[in-house]
Amino acid sequence: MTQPRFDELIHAPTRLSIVSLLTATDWAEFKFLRDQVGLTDSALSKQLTTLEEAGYVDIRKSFIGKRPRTSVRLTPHGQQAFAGHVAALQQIVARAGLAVLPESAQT
Amino acid sequence: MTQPRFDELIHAPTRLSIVSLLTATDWAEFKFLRDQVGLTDSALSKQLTTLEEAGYVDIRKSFIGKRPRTSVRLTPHGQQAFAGHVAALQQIVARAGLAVLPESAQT
DNA sequence: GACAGTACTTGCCTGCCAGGAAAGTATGCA
DNA sequence: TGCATACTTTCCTGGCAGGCAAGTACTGTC
Repeated sequence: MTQPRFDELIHAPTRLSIVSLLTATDWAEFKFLRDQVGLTDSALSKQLTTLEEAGYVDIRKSFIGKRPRTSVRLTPHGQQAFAGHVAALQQIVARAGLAVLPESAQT
Repeated sequence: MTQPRFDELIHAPTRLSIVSLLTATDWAEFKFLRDQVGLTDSALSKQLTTLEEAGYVDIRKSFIGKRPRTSVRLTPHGQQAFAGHVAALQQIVARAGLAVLPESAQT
């Protein structure tokens, strides 16, 4: 079972979407990620470096024919961190959940 | 039903914890919040102002005897925003969920 | 009346971090 | 040689968060 652990690195909106995309795609390509999260090349490159330094992703540089291609996937460590973060969020929601009934919850 | 809507204002860690506390407490006192989220008075005051300006909280200043006391609660709008944000997070997790099996998900 | 305390609020400053633009790197192709 | 692809790195800017300290308003004490 994954213990809840709020992960600031993953929590940041752009990285959250990157990581959640990666959990669903195994190896994902640079351009695919860039288009999905709507970042420039440079911004995505930096975020991936950040994630790599945290040990959350593997970055694979391969060649398709003669052109370089960068692919990314979560490491097991990254998967755990994501799962832990999700668990932390669920805990927050659970703690709050009692009152989350928008239209009807007025006192 | 609450439509998913990622809310950057609520997403920020400190405000997320403030808002989630508020969903569970109706009126909450300043000091209670301050201690729960571990902020200084000034930092909390500013966050509450931010939330108030967004229309997410009501701030009530009452007097207990002769001493002022500030209490806060979510507005319906704030409740909706929180619920919408939670729904957005759930969507992200659902999209990702397929592969969130840390130890066993290696290809 | 002066001073201290409570309960915040506001102003000032600092530090971090994100993202864009642009230049750099490496390689291939015309 | 020059242009294109596929990123990476550098530089810069802007925003935002939080701490500290001063301000405000009122009370309580001596």
